[in-house]
Amino acid sequence: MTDVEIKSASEQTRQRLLDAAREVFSQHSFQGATVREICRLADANVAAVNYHFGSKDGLLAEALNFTQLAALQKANVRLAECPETRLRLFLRDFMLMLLDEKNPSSQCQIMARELADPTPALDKIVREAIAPLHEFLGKLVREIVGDKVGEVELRRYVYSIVGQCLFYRHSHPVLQRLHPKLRYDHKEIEAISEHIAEFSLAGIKHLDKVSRS
Amino acid sequence: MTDVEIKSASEQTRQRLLDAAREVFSQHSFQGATVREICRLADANVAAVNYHFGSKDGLLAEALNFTQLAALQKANVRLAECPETRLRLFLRDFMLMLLDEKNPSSQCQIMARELADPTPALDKIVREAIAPLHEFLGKLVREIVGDKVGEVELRRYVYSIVGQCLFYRHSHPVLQRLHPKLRYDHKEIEAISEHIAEFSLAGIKHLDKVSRS
DNA sequence: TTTACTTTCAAACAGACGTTTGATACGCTT
DNA sequence: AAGCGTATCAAACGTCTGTTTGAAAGTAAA
Repeated sequence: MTDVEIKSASEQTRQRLLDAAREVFSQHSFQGATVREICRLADANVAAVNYHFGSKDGLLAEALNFTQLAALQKANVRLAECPETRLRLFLRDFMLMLLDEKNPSSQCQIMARELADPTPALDKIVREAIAPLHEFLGKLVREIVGDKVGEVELRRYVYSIVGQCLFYRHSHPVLQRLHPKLRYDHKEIEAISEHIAEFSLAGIKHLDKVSRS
Repeated sequence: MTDVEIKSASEQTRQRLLDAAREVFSQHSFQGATVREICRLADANVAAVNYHFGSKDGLLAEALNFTQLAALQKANVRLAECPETRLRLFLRDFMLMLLDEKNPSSQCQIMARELADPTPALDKIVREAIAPLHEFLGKLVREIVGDKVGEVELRRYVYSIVGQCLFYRHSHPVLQRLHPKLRYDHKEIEAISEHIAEFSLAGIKHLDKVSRS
C-alpha cells in the first residue's frame, strides 16, 4: 500500500487542479485561460490555485511535464537500428504525441502557445524540453551526415525537421479552414510523419553531398 | 493635389490608429494588446477606436494588410526563370519579409499570433493571405514535380516548405534563448532562405523520383 | 455669424480578472 | 472529546478591460 495509490484529500485536489490546468492551458492562451475556469473544471474553489500553487504562473510552471517527450528520446537511443531508421521511428512517435486528438493534456499545445506569446514559463520549457530535444536530434542527424558538416548547418537541419513537425500542430486552425475534411487520425499522422522523414532525409543527404564536393 | 497626400484630420487619426494597432498587435497577443496602449501610441483618445472602427476586433480586421505578400507573388510569376530558381528567389524575399527586424509593422507577426490563438480575424487572414500563398506555392512546386504527383502529396511539399519558413519567425523566442548570439540580419536571412530552398528542392525531387518508380 | 454635422475628450460604466480574507469544516493526534 | 493545524469556502478587494456617454471642440457650408 504505497502513498502513490492512496492520497490525501489535499493531494487529490492538487492533482485535479494540475489536470484541469493542462486541459485549459492547452485550449487557451495563458492570458485567455482563467483561474475560475480551471477551478470549475477541477471542482475546486477559486482560492485553491493560490493556496496550492501561489499564483496562476506557479500553476502553469507545475503543470508542465515533459516525461513523455524525454521517454521517447531515451527509448530511441537504445534502438539497435541505423540512424535513418531511428529518425523515422522517432518522428512517428513524436508526431503521434504532437497531433493525437485523443490526448487532451498534450503538453505540446501549451508549448506552442508559449512560443507565440512567451510567459516566464518559457524559460523552463526551453531548458527542460526544447533544448534536450534539439540536442537529441542534433546527435541523430550528426550520425547521418558525419563530421564534415559544420555546427551551424547541423542546426539548420534540425530546424528544418522540427519546423515541419510543429507546422502541423501550430497551423492546425489554418489547415482546418483550408481543408475542413482534415482529421488527424492514426493513419493520417503516420503518413505525415513518413512524409517528413523522407523529405528531410533527402534534404540532409543532398546538402551533405553538396558540401562534401 | 490628390486626397492621398492631403488628408482630413479624421483620416489622419484613423491612419495613426492603424499604424499603432499593427505595432501593438505584432508585439502582444490579441488579448494581451490593450486599446489604451494603442491609443496612447497613436496620440488618440480611448474612445477613438470604437468611434472609427466599432470595436477592438474591427480595428484588428482593418489593420491587416497583405499587399506586400501579394506583391511578392505577383512579381514572382512574371519572372522568366525556371521554377527552381523562382522558388529560391521567392523564399529569399519571403524570409526577408518574415524576419526583418527593421520592419516593425510586420503583418506576419500578427498572423503568427492568430495561428496560436485564433480570433475572428483568422478567417480573413486565411482567405486573403494564407490560401493564396499556399495556392501560389502549390503551382510553383507543381511546375517542378510535374503531373505524376497527387494533390495530397503536393500539399505536403508545400507544408514542408512553409513549415520551415514559419519556424524561424514562430520559434524566435526559443531560438534566442538557445543561441543568444542569434541575429536576423540581412546576411543571416539570406543564408537561412538558401538553406530552406536547397533542403526543400532536394526533398521534393527525391520524393518525386521515388513515387515515379 | 449662424447652423448643422463630425470628431475629440474626460469621465464613467459594467464586467472580468487574479488574488486576498476571515470564517468554517475537516482530519488527525492527544 | 478536545485541541490544533490544514484545507475549503463564499465573499470581497483592487485593478484592468473594452466600451459608452454627453459635453466640448472643431469644421465647413449657408
